[in-house]
Amino acid sequence: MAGEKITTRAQDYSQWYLDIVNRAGLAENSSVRGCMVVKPHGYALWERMQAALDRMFKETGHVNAYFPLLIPKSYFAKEEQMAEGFAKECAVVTHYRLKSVPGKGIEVDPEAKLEEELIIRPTSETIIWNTYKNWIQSWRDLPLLINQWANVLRWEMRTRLFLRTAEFLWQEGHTAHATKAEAEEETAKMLEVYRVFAEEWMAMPVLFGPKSEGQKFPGAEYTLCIEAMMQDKRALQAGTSHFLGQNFAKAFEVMFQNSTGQLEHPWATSWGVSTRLIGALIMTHSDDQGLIAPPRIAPVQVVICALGKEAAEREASLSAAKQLATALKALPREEFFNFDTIAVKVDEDFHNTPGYRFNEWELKGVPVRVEIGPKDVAQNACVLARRDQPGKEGKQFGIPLDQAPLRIVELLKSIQANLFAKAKAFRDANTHTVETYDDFRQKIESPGGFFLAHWDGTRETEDKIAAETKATIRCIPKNLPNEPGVCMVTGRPSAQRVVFAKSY
RNA sequence: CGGGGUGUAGCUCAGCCUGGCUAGAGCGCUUGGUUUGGGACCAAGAAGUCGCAUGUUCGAAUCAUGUCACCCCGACCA
Repeated sequence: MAGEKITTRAQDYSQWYLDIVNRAGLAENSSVRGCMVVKPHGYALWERMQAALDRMFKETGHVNAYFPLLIPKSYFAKEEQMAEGFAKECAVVTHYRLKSVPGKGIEVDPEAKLEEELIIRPTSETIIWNTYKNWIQSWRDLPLLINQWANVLRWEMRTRLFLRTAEFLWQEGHTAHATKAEAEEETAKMLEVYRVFAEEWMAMPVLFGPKSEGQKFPGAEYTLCIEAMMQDKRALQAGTSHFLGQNFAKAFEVMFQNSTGQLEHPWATSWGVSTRLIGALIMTHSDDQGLIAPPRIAPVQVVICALGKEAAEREASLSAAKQLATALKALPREEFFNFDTIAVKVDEDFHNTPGYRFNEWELKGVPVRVEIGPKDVAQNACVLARRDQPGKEGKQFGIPLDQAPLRIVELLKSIQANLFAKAKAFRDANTHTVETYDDFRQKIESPGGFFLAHWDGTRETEDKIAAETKATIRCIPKNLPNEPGVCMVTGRPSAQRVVFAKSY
């Protein structure tokens, strides 16, 4: 509520991001290091994402369950790559009781030391596969398609609200399959769910494909990802889907009897997206006036501002506003809105000036604002303002009230499409093809962006490039032109171009 | 974890270098009034353990040491 304008992107990009998080009321830092408080408007964004994703998971045959927050240390150690990958960021529970010490306050009771230490989940593969051991006996138990919505904790050194916090919210899918082919198909299918969600719901264009060896999930055979470009041209990993092979089945001795009576290890996948998506949403669409939420994700899709000076004017505006809200809510539910009614809010805050109220709603990212004042009431009309075109340019005047509901729905759809098109045009304009390492090294600094380059497929070359340029391989894209060539660094053969970028 | 910076009212900050009476401003908040189509105005008012701890001193927001948190840059990072 304080102050007026937020920092512009040109002035200071990361301050702009923090200003939006703050002024749009999305989240704040808590008194606990690295852990954020997600505020109502930020949480509402997450709920919209959850609703759309959960529906998609159910449609692809998955069910939800819940597994414990605490994992015995020994489970965690069973899968070597994973233990190694996460060891440095695990919080450990060592005691189960406090005691009051006169004069010193509350202390950990040394008598209450746990026999086996517990770690707070950084991800749940181990506890889940330890459980699957009891659930899977026959090929008839497969596939097992489970998802959980949960919090996880990774002790990050440096945190940024939503993008990297110690505790965050996510969903993690964990599936078990009878055959390798089926598990691989699942891995690809869920990546596709994420792609559709990112592009059609969040209006965020993504590249997709496998990660390089060096960037994959610890414990996975390979990792598929969706990767988006933020407005500062840096890459953000927005979702991952892992083919885990039989690694966890072997580590936890999970076996099933196939239809010919033989014992086999099942094949596994896991896949997740997190509250990081809220950061992605902000940095994909927002502008110097504040947040821009794509209509399908916006917690408030339409705000109707009733305006007026005299009590009678206010009453008339408010009454028209409420009628319009009712008409909007009465529209048939449709897929575009995830079969919800349109989320409408009537703003009757007459204490603040119209300008103040318009700016506040723009800060919060509401896609469509309707203004109804005395001039509109007089002609039984209203003004429509679209958030993706701030100021007067984005306004349509004199829309008859009886036509407004359908015009608003059209507008929401148009904004959704426009945001995607804008973001895609930006990404495409900042995606470059480079042939030589010299050219790459120069252009990664300026102008920056995504670079399509040939790479020999080795870890050494990848590490060398990362060390020298700070750019990493974001993904080996499956939705971009694909041709063989020679590695820009070593000159060795390369099957296809990969995407290099600086990333979050 | 390394380098740098900052912690004073809900927010942004001044005061600190050079210690001194009762700690200030703007915004926000409360009350009353006037206002209202792109961030209104007047008046009155409430609000601060000066991040925390210890030390130096007759006296500490101010000096010293420690500690915690946050921000920026690195390192690290499904």
